[in-house]
Amino acid sequence: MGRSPCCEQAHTNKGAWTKEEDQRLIAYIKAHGEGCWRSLPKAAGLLRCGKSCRLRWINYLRPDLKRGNFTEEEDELIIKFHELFGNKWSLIAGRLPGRTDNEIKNYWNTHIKRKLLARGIDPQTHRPVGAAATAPGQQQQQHYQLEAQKRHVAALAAFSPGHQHQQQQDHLEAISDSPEACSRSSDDEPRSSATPPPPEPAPPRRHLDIDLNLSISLAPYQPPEEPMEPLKQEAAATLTNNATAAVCLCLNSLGYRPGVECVCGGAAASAARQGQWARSFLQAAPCYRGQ
DNA sequence: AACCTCAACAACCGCCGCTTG
DNA sequence: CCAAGCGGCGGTTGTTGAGGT
Repeated sequence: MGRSPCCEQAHTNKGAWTKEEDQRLIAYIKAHGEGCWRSLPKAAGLLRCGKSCRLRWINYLRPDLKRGNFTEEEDELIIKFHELFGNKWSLIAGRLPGRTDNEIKNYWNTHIKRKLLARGIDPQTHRPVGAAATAPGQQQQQHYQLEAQKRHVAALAAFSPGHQHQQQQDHLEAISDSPEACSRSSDDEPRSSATPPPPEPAPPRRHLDIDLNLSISLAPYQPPEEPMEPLKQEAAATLTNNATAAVCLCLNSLGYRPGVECVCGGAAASAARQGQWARSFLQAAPCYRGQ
């Protein structure tokens, strides 16, 4: 359906922002706060469209942006989160304080993709490259993709209760239960909830927490020549070792708000220093949301 | 010094979901 | 209930600067 452009294209600047424009935007938001992007440009005396202002603020001018190089820890986090969420850059950015979705997206495309390929890992499936060479391999690849989709949907469901992710989960469970149905599964996770659920009755549901815990452990890098452990084994191992670890992803370890203690207590910070922080990032969200 | 290539990243575009009248 | 508006998101493009020839 046709929609009018968000702003008068003829009367707006495009391209790089000038210092003066930045100052105007910063001053306005400092005085009035964020929001109402459509009317902001006019009110702030800017010849920009609201979207452009929002983007500039969120990606560049916001005071809590970290900027600077990504650390190794952040690299590994991004990889893990991408394995979980797929190209949901905003979700990933939401768990990396001080980083924006645009920044992470760019970093993924320019650095991490290459890094994973160098490791022999497909950046999309997070599985060894070339696993689909043979027919059995193809089946294996489909299995990997399906598992990745399940983790993805489970994670989305965990973060967005109330949406129809449960239906998608049920759908994926149904698919995985019938091998011949594997070939029917689409490559892409549906973006909207328009995909109808399968007519067959839903199989027993898997507990979300189990699935999530499995997927988010920072497993040591495995060289490509060693076949990846099946997800369930990795999950079982993670659960055995860390079943009781409710570690907050307290981001002090990432340099975020240095010296500020997380609401979840000191145990989180010490665990973070020991490299366990990524296991329970779910608990971390409240620690920096709404900064 | 001039030119070319490529990486990095800022910004734009178009679509989608939610909200509102 | 429906259509329009708005904010937000992800994909893509454009620009710039560094490094190589």
